[in-house]
Amino acid sequence: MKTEIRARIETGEWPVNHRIPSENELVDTLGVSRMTANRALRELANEGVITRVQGKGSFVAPKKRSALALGVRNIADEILERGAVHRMDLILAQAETCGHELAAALELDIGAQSFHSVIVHNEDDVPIQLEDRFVNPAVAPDYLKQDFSRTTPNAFLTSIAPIAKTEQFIEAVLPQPWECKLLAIARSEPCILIRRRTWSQDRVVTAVRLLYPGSRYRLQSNF
Amino acid sequence: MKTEIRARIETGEWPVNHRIPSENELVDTLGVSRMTANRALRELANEGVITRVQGKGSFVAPKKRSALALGVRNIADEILERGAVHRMDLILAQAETCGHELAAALELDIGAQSFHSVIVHNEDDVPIQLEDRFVNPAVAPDYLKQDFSRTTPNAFLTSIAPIAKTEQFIEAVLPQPWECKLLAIARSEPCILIRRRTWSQDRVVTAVRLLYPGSRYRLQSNF
DNA sequence: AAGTGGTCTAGACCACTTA
DNA sequence: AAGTGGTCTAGACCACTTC
Repeated sequence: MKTEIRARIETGEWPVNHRIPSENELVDTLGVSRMTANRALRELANEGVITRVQGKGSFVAPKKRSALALGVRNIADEILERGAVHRMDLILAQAETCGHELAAALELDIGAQSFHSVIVHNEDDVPIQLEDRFVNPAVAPDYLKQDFSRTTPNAFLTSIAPIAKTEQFIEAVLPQPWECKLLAIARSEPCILIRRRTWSQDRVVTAVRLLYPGSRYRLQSNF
Repeated sequence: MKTEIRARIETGEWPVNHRIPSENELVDTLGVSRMTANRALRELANEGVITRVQGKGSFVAPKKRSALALGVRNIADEILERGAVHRMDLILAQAETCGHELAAALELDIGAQSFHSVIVHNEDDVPIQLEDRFVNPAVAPDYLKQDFSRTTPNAFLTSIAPIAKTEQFIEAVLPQPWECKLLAIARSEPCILIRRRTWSQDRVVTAVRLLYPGSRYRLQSNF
């Protein structure tokens, strides 16, 4: 119900400022009760997908501008722009069963399958990002078949599933022992940790932890 | 209804991890229907105020301390929005002579005067941000006369000089000994460091270092 | 078995907008 | 006056957790 409306908006079937069927119309056409239609539209409004005006109707909201310097960038592009050489070391790529936390992060059922990849990104042979990623198989069934020495997970995923929403947290943490090994840093070196989830058409595409050594990387945003 | 529950949580009447009355209990005690109680709890869960587990119950969630990574926000507003108490401790406020680096940062001449303030921002008496700020006297000649127990530097500066441009770097660092003391953290605790400069009408208004303990604060950006 | 949250239906009253 | 969203009640079935 809610996802059907969102799909119509993301596919462009209902363009910006298009008038969305009223709650009563949705009751008739979709065969749901008004409370259900109301809840769906109310939640879409809270997410900023639509705007609602009492007495007038509901309308597709203009897309939020996004991705300043802190947006979702491909680390490979970043490195190449600096004129350096980018190399990926594939540490792990396998299917795994969702535990409690992972299931919640990917919005899947506990016990469902997920794809797990761990990759170290090097800039001029210096480890600069540890990418620990879980992928929703329903969105990217061929994920594990990719050649991760050539295509970044980011590039592959954005090519098959346009990003509709991003949730991102930035923290400062101390690395775990195994992370220190992979990044070739000391245990006492503070790191930037970015935890990011991306959605496409109301499904979680991927949940990723990006770990950067504090001495080798910083985030920049100018506006 | 929703606000009553939120009030009980914010006043500490229901502490973290406290079990919240079930939907049916709220129906009886507050005299609302179950749909209303359900909606209130569902929305509080979406806001991260409570967590819900099917079959078990609803519980007060640990306080989130996160902020938008994009854009310059006033730490005081952030804290107040979370329903906490904001307090500033003024550590230092004086005029200083620009050295080489500072002159470059403020785009002033070496030997020119600048204003320097150091403030610890507390959320519910917990130090959460160390603000080490230099201000261009040409833009804010009255800066040192402000009452920094009432108005934040951010609020004062934005009121007299609208921000035209911002440059911002985000890093992970280990704190200096004197910073550890002011923030009441261990030397090994990684911190988020934001270095920010803002311009108004082509002049640098201020250059500021914002240091957040990694365990108490994270940046958030959704788009 | 009893209690919990997750979800839905059917019906109602209100405030607001448009005509 | 008719249609819109805003909100609420009352009742129901389901999946899950705990005892």
